[in-house]
Amino acid sequence: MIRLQEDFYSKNDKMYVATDCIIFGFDEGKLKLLIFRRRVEPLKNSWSLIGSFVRLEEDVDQAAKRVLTEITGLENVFMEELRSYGKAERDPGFRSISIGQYALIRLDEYDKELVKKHGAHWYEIDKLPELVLDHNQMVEDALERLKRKARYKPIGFELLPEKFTIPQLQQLYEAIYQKELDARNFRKKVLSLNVLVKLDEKDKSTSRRGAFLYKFDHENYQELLESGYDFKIA
Amino acid sequence: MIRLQEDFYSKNDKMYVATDCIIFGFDEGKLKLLIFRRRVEPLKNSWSLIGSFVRLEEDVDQAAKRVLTEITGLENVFMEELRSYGKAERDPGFRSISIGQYALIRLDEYDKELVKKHGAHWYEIDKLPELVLDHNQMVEDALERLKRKARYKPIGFELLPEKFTIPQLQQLYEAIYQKELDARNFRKKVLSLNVLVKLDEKDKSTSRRGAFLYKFDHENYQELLESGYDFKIA
DNA sequence: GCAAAAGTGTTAGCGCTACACCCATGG
DNA sequence: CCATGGGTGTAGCGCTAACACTTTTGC
Repeated sequence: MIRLQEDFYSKNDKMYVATDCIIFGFDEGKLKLLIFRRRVEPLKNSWSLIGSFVRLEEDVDQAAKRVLTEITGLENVFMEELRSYGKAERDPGFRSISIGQYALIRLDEYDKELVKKHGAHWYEIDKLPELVLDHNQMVEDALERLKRKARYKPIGFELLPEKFTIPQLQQLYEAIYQKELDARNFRKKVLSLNVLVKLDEKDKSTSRRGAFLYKFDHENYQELLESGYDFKIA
Repeated sequence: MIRLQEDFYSKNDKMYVATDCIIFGFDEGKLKLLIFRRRVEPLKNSWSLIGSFVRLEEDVDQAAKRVLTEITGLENVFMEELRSYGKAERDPGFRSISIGQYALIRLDEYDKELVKKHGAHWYEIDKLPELVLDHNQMVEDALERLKRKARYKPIGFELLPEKFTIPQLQQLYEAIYQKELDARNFRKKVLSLNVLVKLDEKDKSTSRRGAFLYKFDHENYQELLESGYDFKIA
């Protein structure tokens, strides 16, 4: 881009702007988080979220996407800003602020080799180790946001494979809300929303009988939105 | 604070971090916004939100509070982070990101002289002029947030005087939601929450009969929260 | 034939919405 | 006495939550 020649603001302070990704996944009925060992001083080798400094020529959300792609090989992932972390003393290296971004990824799609190469690991959300700086706070905030948001927006589906069963979906919501749900009421509710398409296929991996697979119907969801929102799960 | 001697991150880019305040008020049955004429180049004299660069030694939210106090004379105002604005090309002066913060203030409390001295003006929310940079977007986002949040948290009360009448409260919610509400249902709902204290005083400024004044009951609200949240207005 | 998960309906209670009239008072 | 805004009750509907049994099938 073209910059004005003079830096009008030069009497003010500059600092580093970082972005950190809170990456959620869902596997074995558990919510999981992708963290890794920090590769730079200070606090080298401590557990940390995955992040990067924002470069002068890139948007903040571009920076977050760049990092996510580097580590998982995925593009077009659901990612949304959580909030900023701007305490003056948050980083012992030098004054920096970080924009937390949370991402939801499908555990059957990411590049496992790439993740391993970066020293990243999946941890169950309630068994996380201590993370550097304010990263545990970021995780806590992200989890709270996920809980609230999953209730009114169909973001939960971002954590499931394209095809999923109703019991899987219920397990996911139970993991997010951290409470058990009634199977009959849950099924009734999600089906009544009219945003699931039943497929002619069954998943037999968890029972002899097998459970029908469904897909999320993006078109019907758009229609639902346009006719005055009403989405709500559990 | 004590900084490490070496700047570990020095191969990365630094930039300006600003914070901009979206300041709401409520008067004459209308939602209003406090804006002013920008005093620095570039875009000097254009309409703008009130903001500041964040200094190396201050927290981002401290910076926002500093600005708010400078302009209104108020402390302890409700203020909350909206989100960050981090597009690479958002500021023609130099690369900067801004953290938007929205604030709710009582129009009977702020320092009118101070506001005038800073060249600030109250505008009705739906009659705003064009603002610099991405500030119109910030206002739009803040209004959306206010609409959503006022429904589940008692933040609306931050816009009213300490003592207010039910019809005033209703007017406020009508201004926020931009739709009319039924007076009987509204009264029933807010009183059923058990977070209002009826006073032995009437406000006679808007009718011959006068309307009873109420206060928000912070203690009862805390109890309500602790016994499993349930707050919801309209 | 049995174990284990998938799938299916009904009822009661609660909260929301819609709706029309009397009350108090100052002028 | 009248104009103006303040204040009150009820009935119907839809959503939610609670709850138990039958179906399928691989072993």
